[in-house]
Order: sequence, then structure tokens, then C-alpha cells
Amino acid sequence: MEREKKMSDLVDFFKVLGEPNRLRIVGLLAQRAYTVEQLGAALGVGVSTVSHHLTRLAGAGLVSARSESYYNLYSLKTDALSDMAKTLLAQAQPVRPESEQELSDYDRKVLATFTTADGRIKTFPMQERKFRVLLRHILPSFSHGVRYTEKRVNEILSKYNDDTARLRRWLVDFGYMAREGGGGKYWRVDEK
Amino acid sequence: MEREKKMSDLVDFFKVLGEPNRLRIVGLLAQRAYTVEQLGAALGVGVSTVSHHLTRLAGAGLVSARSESYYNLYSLKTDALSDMAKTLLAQAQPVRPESEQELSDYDRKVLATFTTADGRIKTFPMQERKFRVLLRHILPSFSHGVRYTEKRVNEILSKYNDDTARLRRWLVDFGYMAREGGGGKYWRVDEK
DNA sequence: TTGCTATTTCTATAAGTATCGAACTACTTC
DNA sequence: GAAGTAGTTCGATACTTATAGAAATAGCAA
Repeated sequence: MEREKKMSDLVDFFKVLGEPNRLRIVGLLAQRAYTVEQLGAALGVGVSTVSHHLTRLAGAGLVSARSESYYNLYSLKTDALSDMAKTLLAQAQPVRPESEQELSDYDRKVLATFTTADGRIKTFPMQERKFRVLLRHILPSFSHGVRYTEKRVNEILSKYNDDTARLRRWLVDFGYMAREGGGGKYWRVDEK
Repeated sequence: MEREKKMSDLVDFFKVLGEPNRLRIVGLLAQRAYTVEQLGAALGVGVSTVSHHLTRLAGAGLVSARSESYYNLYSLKTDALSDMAKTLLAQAQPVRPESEQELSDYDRKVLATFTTADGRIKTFPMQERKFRVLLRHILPSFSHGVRYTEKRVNEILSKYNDDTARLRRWLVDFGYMAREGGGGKYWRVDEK
């Protein structure tokens, strides 16, 4: 039914595991089931403290209890751990440096034609479509949300071509960067 | 050089992520780099607070900073996240309920010969090796660290065979369980 | 140099929580 | 039923820390 995890659940998961004794409990329960008293003895803390920790661990879905004779035997719910690991991996994967974004075959061909091996622009194409490919090739050198001075912009652009003034004006004209009226500050425009 | 993660590192990792605003920062940085002020605006908190959080995130190896003109641009170190995810998966995997442990072909054959389909013991083999297989077959019904009364032991053993008294004595004689002198309590002996 | 800007560090405060011991509950055993 | 045992809940305390604002720092600009 509900596929996505709630933010607060995630926070709680980490908060629960971000406490030394609770993490030690998880480590112990990963090997076999324990009673509350045994855990207290193993950790060197009182049973009430252990009980408190077990309550929090259970709240995060990390442990479960079954009663056996007198005792409550606590054991680890490994599903919760592996689910979380998968969530983390999913987060970690899709992030990719802007510079390594997939290029279309067309873009790759244009870049091959108009730039050198080290990325500098040899000549400027007449067709607007090809021209935009080159401007987008430059764009990753500017970060989102940073206000650059004109001097700094020129410095960066000089990596690509000596005619920095025209490059700079084109980036603004084609809507990839914006310019502030007074101080002459530039910034990258957010796409979409 | 050092392969294993230190306990305190693990705790710190979880503790760092177990705070709502820090988790939101991680979420934002997963998309693009941010300055401290932008993060403060996005979260609705002061810059000093953001700075504090970023320090903790950096301490756990989760973010890194590069300076660009005036600004410090913070970005996510995705390696740390995926490393942790793999550590979690490794923890979650090898744990397996005792009852599902792999049985050798020999054990399986012995059990097939001397037990019924529902696990009850039909007859007792003469050879000690085969006999031990049956006792180990019973053992998982007892938990580590629990002290059982003789009555309770008999109850459990009755699932396997009606001659609970002899079964109980055998378990002790073969060193699988131990008996307390006075109160007549029994407990499972830790292997190895 | 002198000023300006983003960020960090410092200080204080408020909120949260790990911990223990005691009282209480639930269950087993006799 | 009475006695005993494991575990939970409660109350108080001490410790940690998230937060904001002020002061200090570092780097750029002019």
C-alpha cells in the first residue's frame, strides 16, 4: 500500500541506532536471542535501562520478543536492517556528478567537432541547436546558487575560449545564466 | 590497512543521521551542492546552526566542502552512504534461525530413518554418532540462557518422545544440557 | 590598506534522553 | 491461593545537544 518511507521513520531508525548501548544490543541479538537480564549483565547496566532501550528498538521495528517460560526472549528482526540498507543504497546510487551526465549521440558528435580533446572550443557553429550544445558543455563549470563577479566568470570561461566577453553575453542571451543590474554579478539559472 | 569499522564510528554515523535537519540536509545535498546560507533558508534555521550540522556531517565523512569564490559549497560524499549500506547488509545476512541450519546429508538420512514426518522420534539408534544427531535435533527447542524447570523440560521433550525422563538424562549425559544441584533447574550448554 | 561577505566559533539556553532505583505488573511455580 | 521471579513503568537526575545570536575569522573586492 504505502511504498515510500516517511521522513520521521528514517530519523527514528537512525536515532535508535545512534546510541552505543542500543547498537551493542543489536550486535548481541544478531547472534542469538537474549533475555533482558542477560543483556543488562552483558552491557553492565540495569534492567530498567535495558527495557527502555528494547522499547525503543521495538518501536523502530528492529527487535521482537517472544515469551518462553518466565522469560521474554528478545531477538533481532533482520528484515528491518536489510530494508534500510537497501533504502540507503538506493539513495546513494542515483547521485552522479553533473559532469558525468549522459550525453546524447548528437551532443557527443557536436562536441567532437567543435572542441579539442581537453574541452576547449575551437570554432563556434552557426546552427543554434549545435551552439546550445556548446553552451551546456560549459555550464557545469558554474555552480547553482553562487553569485559570480564578471571577472570570475571570465576566468572560468577562459578555460574554454579566449573570447570570454562574447561567451559570457551568449550564456545570458540564451537563458543559461542571469545578470544583476548594479554590481554586475552573474549566477547560473536553475533549469526546468 | 584497517578493515573493520570501529564501534564508535558506527554509533556516530547513526547519531549524525538521527536528527531531522541533518537528514534533510543530506537529502538536499544528494541533488546538488549548496552553500550554508541556502541550506539555512531551505530549512528555516540560522546559519550557525547549519554550520554546526555540517561540521557533524563532515565528521562522519558524509559531506565535503570546496570553496568557490566567497562561498563554501557543500556536497554529499555518496561513498560513505553506500559503504554503510553494505555494512548493514553484511550484518543482516548471515543471521539465520537456528532451526534452518544446514544439515549434512548424513544427518538428514539419520533423521529420516529415526523420526516421523512431524519430527517425533520413532526409535533410538544404538550407534552413538546417530544418537547424537537425534539429540541435536531436539536441542533447538531450548533457548540459550534460560533456566528450565524439570517439569518444563519434560513438557518440551514430550513433543519428541514419550520417554521424557530418559531423553532428559541423555541430554545431560552427552553434555548438551546442564543441571543445577538443588532446585533441579536445567539449561542449554553453550556450544564450542 | 580598508571594507565587505560568508562562514565558523563561542556562549547561553532549552529540550531531549540515558540512567538508576523503586514501585508496580504479569506470570510461573508450589 | 501464596510466594517468587522477570520485566515494565515511574520519578528524579545528570548529560548531551540543537538552537540562536554575538563575536571572531577568512577570503575577496576595491
